[in-house]
Amino acid sequence: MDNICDEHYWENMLHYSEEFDSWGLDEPFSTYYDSSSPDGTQSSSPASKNIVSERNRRKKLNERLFALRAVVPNISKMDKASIIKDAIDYIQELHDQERRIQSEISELESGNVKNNLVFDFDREMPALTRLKKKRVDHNYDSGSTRISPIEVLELRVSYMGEKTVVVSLTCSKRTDTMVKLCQVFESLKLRIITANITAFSGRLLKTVFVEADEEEKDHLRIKIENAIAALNDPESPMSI
Amino acid sequence: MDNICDEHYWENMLHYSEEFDSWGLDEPFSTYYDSSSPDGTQSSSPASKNIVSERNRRKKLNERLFALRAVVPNISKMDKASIIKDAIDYIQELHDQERRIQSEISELESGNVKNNLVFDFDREMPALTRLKKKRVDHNYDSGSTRISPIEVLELRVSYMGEKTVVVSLTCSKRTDTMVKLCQVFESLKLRIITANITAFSGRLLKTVFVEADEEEKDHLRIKIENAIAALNDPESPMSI
DNA sequence: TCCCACACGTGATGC
DNA sequence: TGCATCACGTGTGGG
Repeated sequence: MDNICDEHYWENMLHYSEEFDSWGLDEPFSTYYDSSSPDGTQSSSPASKNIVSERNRRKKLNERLFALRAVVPNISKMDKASIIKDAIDYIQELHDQERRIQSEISELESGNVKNNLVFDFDREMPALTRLKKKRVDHNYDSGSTRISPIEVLELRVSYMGEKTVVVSLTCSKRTDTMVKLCQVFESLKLRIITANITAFSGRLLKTVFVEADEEEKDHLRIKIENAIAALNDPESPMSI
Repeated sequence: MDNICDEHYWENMLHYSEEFDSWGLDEPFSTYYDSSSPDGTQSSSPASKNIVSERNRRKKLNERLFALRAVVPNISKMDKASIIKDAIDYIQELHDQERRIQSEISELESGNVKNNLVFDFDREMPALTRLKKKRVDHNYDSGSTRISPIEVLELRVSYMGEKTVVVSLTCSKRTDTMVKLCQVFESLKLRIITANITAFSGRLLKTVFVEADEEEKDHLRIKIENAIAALNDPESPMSI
């Protein structure tokens, strides 16, 4: 009967959006178990002192694991092992991407900086494409506005406390992308505290502070994803 | 007496340099425990079946953790929690690096395509983000780019509680101003919770949430002012 | 029914 | 000595 939580553990731990890092070497008490047993016996027990210590250790490890899951995109399974595995794959993927882009940079700045003013866009694309899956639509527009769906590069939905959920969305800066993003978030009828869009180095970064509880976090994320998908696909059954 | 290994565990696990990946969903037996107890009783035990299963699960998790440690450089402590934490930091570091390199690519790209005068957002970005040395070749730009120092219109540094200091900075939107602002805040090595830049009607508004105590507020303000001044003045004793 | 993934308490080991 | 980390066996709940 003392084995409550169990599965609620992960749901309860959803409060940790980012890692606070405040407890790297600080006091081992953030929301942690105090050294008081629920039966009244304080930490005077020689053996029960270890219990709470072990409990805190487990909790710490789970928090770390959850924080790791937070920084890795495209996490499907919530398995502990799967989380670590996805993190490994993601790091290697970033390594490859970095190497590729680095070589491309050196090629660009050494070779054809001066010569071809008509920039060959195709030569840069292999590095800029987000590798991975997701059919890469090749309708990049060179001047003329064409169908340019929202290409989401990253979507983070995290709870910051104080009934505030922060939505951080990064996508490629294409024609009308900013307008579409506004449409998406308007359609969701959220309690927006403040919103913001930043254009930076070919990307659009939208940050929205939404008034919501932590339980709505995942649901909100799915709603956003669906809204974007619906807007990208003109054939989908829009509900709005 | 059944608790052999323990510390030798990690040394024994050093055999895993890369990840095998062969057992993603395959048979749960690679070098794993078979379902035969050392005392002769096979897996017929109803409860002892769970024991070996749990053993394999733990072993798998440890292997994953070790593989994660393998792809992350600069691992000091072998702690399970520390390994995960280092991995998190490393991923975030890679994220920053990727963003920096991306902006550099767009810089090289914008050096070649400048004939199209699309929306003015594009013009904000032709920037250099030095990653090491390498002063960028001169701006053979179309005259509009000049030395344009950061013109600060307003700087507010206020404490919000919860160890959070909010920096709100408004300045004129000039060429490279956004990049310079990023450089300023990067050079300060702050514990940035979230940052944001908005371009609006000829102005740039940057909001940064910094993890800091209330006492550091004034000092932080001075640091920001100095960093901006140093970046505006090419004659200053610049480090980096 | 079993299987899977988990949290828990416990004893051991090292600093 | 206490304090940290760890592997282990066990019970539990969901699929």
